[in-house]
Amino acid sequence: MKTRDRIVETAKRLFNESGTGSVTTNHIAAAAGISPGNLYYHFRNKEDIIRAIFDEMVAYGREGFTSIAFAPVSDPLRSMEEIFRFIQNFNRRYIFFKRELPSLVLGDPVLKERYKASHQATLALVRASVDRAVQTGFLRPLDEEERQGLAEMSWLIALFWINYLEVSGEKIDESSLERGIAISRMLIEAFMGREDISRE
Amino acid sequence: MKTRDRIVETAKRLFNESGTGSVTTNHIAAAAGISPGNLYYHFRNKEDIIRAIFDEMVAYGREGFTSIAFAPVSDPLRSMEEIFRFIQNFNRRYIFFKRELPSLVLGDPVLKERYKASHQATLALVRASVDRAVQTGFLRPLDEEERQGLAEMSWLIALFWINYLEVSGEKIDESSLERGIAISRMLIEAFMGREDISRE
DNA sequence: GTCTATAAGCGGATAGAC
DNA sequence: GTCTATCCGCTTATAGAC
Repeated sequence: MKTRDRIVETAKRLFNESGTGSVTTNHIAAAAGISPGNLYYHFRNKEDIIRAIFDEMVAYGREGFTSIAFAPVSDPLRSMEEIFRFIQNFNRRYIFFKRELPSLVLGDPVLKERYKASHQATLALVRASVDRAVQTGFLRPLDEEERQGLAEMSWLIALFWINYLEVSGEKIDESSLERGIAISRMLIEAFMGREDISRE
Repeated sequence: MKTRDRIVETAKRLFNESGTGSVTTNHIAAAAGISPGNLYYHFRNKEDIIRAIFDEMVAYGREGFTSIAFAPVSDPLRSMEEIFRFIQNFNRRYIFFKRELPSLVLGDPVLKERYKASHQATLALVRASVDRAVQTGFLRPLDEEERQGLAEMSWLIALFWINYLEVSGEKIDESSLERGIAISRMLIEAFMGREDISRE
């Protein structure tokens, strides 16, 4: 494994454990088994390392997310669950980023722009997925505002569920993440067609 | 204004502007117009100041929230909007806390416990409000799991809407906060009674 | 590419005078 | 209660040898 990659991997692990604030470049170098000077040969500073992790994260996320989102859908509800499950594992993998996102983008304009772009791209995917579900009749007819609102709500819950668990003091494990999935399903079901009623 | 209070006020302002990470005790002392030594006479360290702000925040929130939540309700949907509006302004007022909450509770076990307690108390209020709405027939009949899920969804959106706006790169102003209210209303309406259907 | 050594600066925190 | 002075430790970042 190349030194540069080892720095990124090590930094990611340490950041997830203790947060970017308390992890120094010296800690990263020591944990990666290299000298501080060597670290600075590969990166200008800590911010630079964080950006590198971010870029890795975006690439990883785009790949996983689009491959699921564009797969042929037989059961939309199940498909939604799979996407949500992927996002939760994704968030866990880069949890320091989830924890510190507002602060990090606040302090780094470059990161802010990059994040904004990837955020909007993903939201557009969710929105497209909602539109498809309306067209196929899986969801009941929704106007423009409702479709956008549903997309944003789903996305918001997917994004922040792990933070919600953390600040609630709940453990982050299979069962608590499953609760998030159950809640998202509830949301979707509330906007599904009403055949059950119209048959009465 | 007492020195201690001026420290808390100044710290809150600086934290909201720049985050707790880049604001030092020296900055706070300078901005408050006192010496660093004096600051340390009133507080043991920065963590101690953050806890003081937190306690103020909890008191402010409890007061506002319960007074709205227990007011007589004529129009539940409007009442919900008011609560949401209060929470949004509350979040804006202590926005550094919203931004850094996961990190802060991660690094301070005392804060973690205090936050958890206030979080659960508030969630219980939301849950009670949902139960009332079901009993009065404003919401359609929902089972235990659905009521809990709806309470948590509403609470999650109220809590994280401002973070969602920030990481999206959207401005935080009246109109973007109003969008959050519209979305919450959409959520509630999706769980309302179905008189509109049953009349068909 | 990698190391050692170190400069430079800052933040946290305390001692002691007033 | 408040100030000045100061110390310690740590972090960032660079210079220069290998």
